[in-house]
Amino acid sequence: MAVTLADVAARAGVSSATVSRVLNGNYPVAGSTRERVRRAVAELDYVVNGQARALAAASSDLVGVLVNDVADPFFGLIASALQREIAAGPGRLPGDGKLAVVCNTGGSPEAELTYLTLLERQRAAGVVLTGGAVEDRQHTAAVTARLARLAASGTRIVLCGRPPLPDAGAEITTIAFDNRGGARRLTEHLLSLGHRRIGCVAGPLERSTTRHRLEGHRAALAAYGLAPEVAAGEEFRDLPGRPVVHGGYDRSSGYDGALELLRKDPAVTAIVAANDTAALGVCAALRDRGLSVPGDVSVAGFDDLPFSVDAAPALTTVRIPLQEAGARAGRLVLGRSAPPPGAMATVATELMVRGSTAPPSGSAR
Amino acid sequence: MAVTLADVAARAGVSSATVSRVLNGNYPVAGSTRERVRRAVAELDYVVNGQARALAAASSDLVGVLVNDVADPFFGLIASALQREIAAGPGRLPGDGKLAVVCNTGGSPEAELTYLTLLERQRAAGVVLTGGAVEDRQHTAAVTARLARLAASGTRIVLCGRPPLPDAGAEITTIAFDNRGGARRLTEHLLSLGHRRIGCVAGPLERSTTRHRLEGHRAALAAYGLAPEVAAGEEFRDLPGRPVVHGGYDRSSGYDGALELLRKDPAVTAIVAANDTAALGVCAALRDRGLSVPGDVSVAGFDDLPFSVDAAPALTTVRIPLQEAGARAGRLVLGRSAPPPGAMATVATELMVRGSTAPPSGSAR
DNA sequence: GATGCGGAAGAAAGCGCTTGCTATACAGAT
DNA sequence: ATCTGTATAGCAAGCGCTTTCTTCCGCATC
Repeated sequence: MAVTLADVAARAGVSSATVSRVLNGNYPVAGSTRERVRRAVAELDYVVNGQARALAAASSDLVGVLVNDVADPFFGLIASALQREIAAGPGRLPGDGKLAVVCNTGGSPEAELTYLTLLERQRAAGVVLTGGAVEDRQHTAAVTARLARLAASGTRIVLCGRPPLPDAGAEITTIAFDNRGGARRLTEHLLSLGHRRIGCVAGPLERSTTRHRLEGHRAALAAYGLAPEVAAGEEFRDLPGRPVVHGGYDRSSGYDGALELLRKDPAVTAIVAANDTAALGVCAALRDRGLSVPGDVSVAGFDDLPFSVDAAPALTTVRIPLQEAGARAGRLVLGRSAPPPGAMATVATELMVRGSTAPPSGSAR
Repeated sequence: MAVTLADVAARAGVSSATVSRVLNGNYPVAGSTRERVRRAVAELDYVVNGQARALAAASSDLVGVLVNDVADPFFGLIASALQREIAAGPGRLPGDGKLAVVCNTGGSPEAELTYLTLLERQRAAGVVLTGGAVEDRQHTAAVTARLARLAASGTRIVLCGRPPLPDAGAEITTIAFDNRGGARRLTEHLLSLGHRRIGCVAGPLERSTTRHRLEGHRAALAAYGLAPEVAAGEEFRDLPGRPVVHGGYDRSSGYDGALELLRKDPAVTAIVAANDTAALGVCAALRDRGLSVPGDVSVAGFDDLPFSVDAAPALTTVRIPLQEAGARAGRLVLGRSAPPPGAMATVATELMVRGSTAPPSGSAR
């Protein structure tokens, strides 16, 4: 049915080996022959069979991208930039370049492992894991083992927005986000405005991103002498006046979390949310409670997602250069750019002060 | 290096054919043999080579998804639901199920064709084209031809959010969005509020989505006797008091478009934007001009993207069930659900009235 | 005019799997 | 005791490409 190399070869009056060589351009072929083959390819509308090629050459045109949910702008931005980067061939020739296989894990460890198997099955050229890692000893070990295997078989691995995996060998490159630093500067900003009762609607438990942002938050508080310094790894103390609740990175978690926070401490003057999406939920909850932002309560997000600047009021947040990170991950996963020293780069985050934060009102409520 | 079927066969003391049969479960194998093979697979951590399988079985685990930009929530929502749907195997068994290859075309016809070639190369099991089509005779013909070829070679094709391709044979299923109806109801809503000077920051020219939304808009105006009925296919008349400008689906296009609109007719009392993202830009521009929404100018979006409800003020818009559509496209592209009659379904859109639209203020500005 | 050499093309052996066909074995039927 | 039928398992031929090794040809070299 389909046109094969042999058909093209017959038409051009050469062997299939020669056609293959013309197509790949990795072996000298006389100019006239090349022309003849080219013409035959065009006339027959020949399209190579990628699977056959991959099998024979032990190569692959696929790069896997694991995300929590590609509909979440955080991941969408990374995935989009990554896809664009790898699609552009080395010589910017269209038709070279790899295809991105996007996998929604929903944050589930099992799904993560399942997709890694599926990508191993496809003998993917590379795999990029994005977003925070689930911090579970067993799961981390399982993922590390799978990644080590993949790496050993030639698949390039890049972690984007998650902490490095020390036990997996040096083959794994990491692009980490400075969540801790960003969170710290964010909370410092609130403290410097005069806030002291700062609530926290944090992300899911056992997530590296959650932990890092919380650590930054705590460090800022500690620097102001507001909370005892707690040894690393220890549970964050849920202090009166600085309550912490956990939820997801979605709007409704923010909404529910804000209500719970208000129950724990009705006098909070500021709330830092898990991310911008959750922050929108926080704002909505406050509005529904008749509290104004930032008049009664200041609210801060994280990530600086595109919609944040248009929220009401515009969200104070921490910007992460997600697209740059995604593009860089793409270059790294193809080996198109050299890995950073130590196989790990940390991308800086930037505090974006906007309308949703202001000094606390001195008045009682 | 890698473990192959033959290795497993040797370990289990059977032929590779038997191993293949156990793995695929499509041929009777004695229970004891099956057990032995299963054990060997587990002990060797065997993962089948998808490319070899695909080549031999003339099958594929890949489904292509063409989007403008997966970072755009409109496409992200569709792609996400689609991916989730196809990843779940027929028997909900993980490990069955297909992988989604996401391709950002950026709305470029050439990119669209390039990706179709790449997907043909991979012998994709299916391809889903999402979002409005570029309405160019030549390009439509080229795409139609390519899709017909793909369909002929067994690749299932689904169009999601774009008009059907009549000349491509019946193999192509279409899920169309009722953009026209939605736009019409939206403009009717504005008219019924009393608006008569309604500006339009429309999407890109030559895009089916843009055309349909504009047609709905125009139909509503015509029904109010506000614009002459214009024959289909004719250019939309840019009437004084009802100016139309074109741009992209992004925020800055909305911003610039709004400014241009105000230049054309400083007295507009309402603006309908190309979509919600552009609407945010429109609101920002109005704000920067010192105009309040909806006090001075009402603004409406389209799509009901997740952030729209949290905008300031909440956007009146037209809801498209993007996730449902994406999931349905996933089912259709795998042949898991039967195509609708006529190979075409239109999904209804719903007017969402929120705070960004209100009756025009009687006062002069 | 025999020899050697480099450039260009072909023959053919896989890559790792699926699957049609064949072979074997044992049960029941004749 | 022979024949037929029904399970299982194996053989081997591909699937469409890449790539090594060989062959072939023309030309400069001695």
